[in-house]
This record gives sequence, structure tokens and C-alpha cells, in this order.
Amino acid sequence: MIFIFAPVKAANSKYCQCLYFSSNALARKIEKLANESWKKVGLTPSHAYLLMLVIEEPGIQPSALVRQLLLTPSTITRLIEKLEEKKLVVRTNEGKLTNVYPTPKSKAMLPDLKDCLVNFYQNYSSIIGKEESARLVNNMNRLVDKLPS
Amino acid sequence: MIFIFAPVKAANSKYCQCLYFSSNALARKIEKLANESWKKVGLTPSHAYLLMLVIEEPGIQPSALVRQLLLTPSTITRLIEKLEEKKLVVRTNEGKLTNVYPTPKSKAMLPDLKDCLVNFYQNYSSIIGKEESARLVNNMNRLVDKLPS
DNA sequence: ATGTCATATTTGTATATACAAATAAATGAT
DNA sequence: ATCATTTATTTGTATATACAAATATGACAT
Repeated sequence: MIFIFAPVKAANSKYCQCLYFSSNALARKIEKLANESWKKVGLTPSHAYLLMLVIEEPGIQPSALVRQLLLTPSTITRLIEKLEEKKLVVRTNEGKLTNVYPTPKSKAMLPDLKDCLVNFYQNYSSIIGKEESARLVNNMNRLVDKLPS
Repeated sequence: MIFIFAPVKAANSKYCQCLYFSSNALARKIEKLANESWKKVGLTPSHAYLLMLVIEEPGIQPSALVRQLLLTPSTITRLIEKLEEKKLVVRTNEGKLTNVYPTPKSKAMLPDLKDCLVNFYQNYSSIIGKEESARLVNNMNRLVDKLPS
């Protein structure tokens, strides 16, 4: 295959040997791919992951979502707010705790959400290979756990 | 070492086997580490990388910066605008092209910028190891180049 | 009981990034 | 020469995320 115009490649970048550069470039590309996969349910991947956790564990608290999604408390609140606007979750307050519950509407969406997840997985693993992606995911997670929070 | 409260770990997350989750979690942590390293020059890592490219190649055009940094044209424009406000670069227009030049102020900063780069590299490689990080960076770049733009 | 500290959540604000559309200039075909 | 297409850049707007501060509640020692 001949590229008349040079394709934009990380390998062509001066800073491609820097972890900052590579991890960001990768995350942005993956994000784009994931957005495609979750378009069918009209949610961003983050909202969809959070919603799936809520459906699987009704009444789950924001602090637990923080731990599951590795996002900050404020981000979790904002994600929940958006899902609440869309009538996909409801919040109840008991003392200082908040419980997040799915609605009938979102429970009915669960099969579609799982389809998106499968679709996304198949999508990226067809591009980069099942074993390779599994290996990379493991390496990345090891790193995440080593780095300071 | 005993953790009274469970640390937040990717391994504890339900979705830790998903590339979306892992790549984002990693990028966010790396971003935080990088922000620390570049605090000394008062720039975010993205601004600093862009600025270093401009200093190394005065007159470089936004389109070239897009290719080097794997960011979108609009993002590049916004980054340049901010550096212009800080009097670290200037722009000239010739026809449809734009040239970006460093200022004396930013040229004087180059050693500090490189220090930040070295500091960042030493920082993360002391945490995760030189070979391991190099290997990971290579894997990530291979992926970036495989994924559709 | 009271006061201090820790925990859970939300709110105000800032920021990097992207998409889509707009603008402008260059190229090429007829 | 003129018109359509491509290329380069900017602008308007939206969004996910985070930090810092605010709020509220619970726990615990005295």
C-alpha cells in the first residue's frame, strides 16, 4: 500500500517515546472507538459504564462508583446528574449517604448496553488482536495500580 | 504495609478488563504526574510539548503540530492562543498558512522545559521501571498506529 | 453531652479537548 | 478565466473531567 500523503502516526512524532504522549494518544483513540460503539444507546462510554454498575447493584453509592470507575467524586456526581436528567437513574438521600437506583427505563436498556460492550470489545480486538489487547490491558492496569493516586 | 481502608485499584474494578477503562485510567494518572513535573514552568504538558516543538523548529505550522502531537487542528489553535497570551509564541500569516515562532522569553525557557521533561521521565521510570515503561510505550504506540484516526 | 475529626456528597469554577461550521487561500479542470 | 475542489486555519459551542471549597452527616474521645 502506498501512502501519497504521510499518515499521521505516533511513530512519526518526536515525543512518541514519552509515556505522557503515548498514553494520551491511545486513550483519545480508544475513546473515539468507544463513542462509536455506544452511540446506539445515546450515551458516552463513561455514562454507560456507570449505568451498568447501577443496574447490577441498585442502590450503589457514589463512593463505590468512585472506586469502580477510578474517577473523582465530583465527576461521579456530574455523571449521575446527567443520567438523572435522562430519567435513567434516581437518587435518594439517607443521612450523608446517597443511593443510586436504576429506573424501569434503564433496566430495559440493559441488553442493549451489554450489546454495546460486546460490540466495542469485538471492534477493538478485531483491530489489534485478542491476546495482544488482553496483554496490554493487564500491563496498563499494573501501571495504574503502581502510580500514586 | 497494611491498608486499613482498601486502596483504589484498577484490579478491584469490574471493568478493569476493558481497554476503554484501562487506557483512560492510565492516561489520567500519567497526566497528573506530568502536571506535577511541568508545574515549575507554569505550563500544562500539552502546552509545554507544543512550545518545545516551536522552539526547535521556529515557524512551524499548525498542521505540522497536529501531526506531531496527534491532536485536532482546533485544539492546536487553542493551545497556541494560550501560549500567545503568555507571550511565549507569536503567529504570522502568509496566505492560508500560519507560522508559529518562539519569543526570546520562551527561548530562554528551553533549558527549564527540558529539565521538566527529564524530571518527568525520571519520575515515572523510577516508579515503574525503565525497561517496563519503554516496552509499554512501544506497545501503546503500535496500537495508536493500528487504530483508525 | 459536646466538640473535634473523618467521611460522603455536592457545587462553583476552570480547562483540555473535540466536532461542526465558517473562512480563506491554493490547486486544478474545463 | 472561471468554477469546483482541496487544504489550512480559526471560531462557536459542547463536554468530560478535575480541583477546591462548601455542606452535611457520622463517629469517637473526653
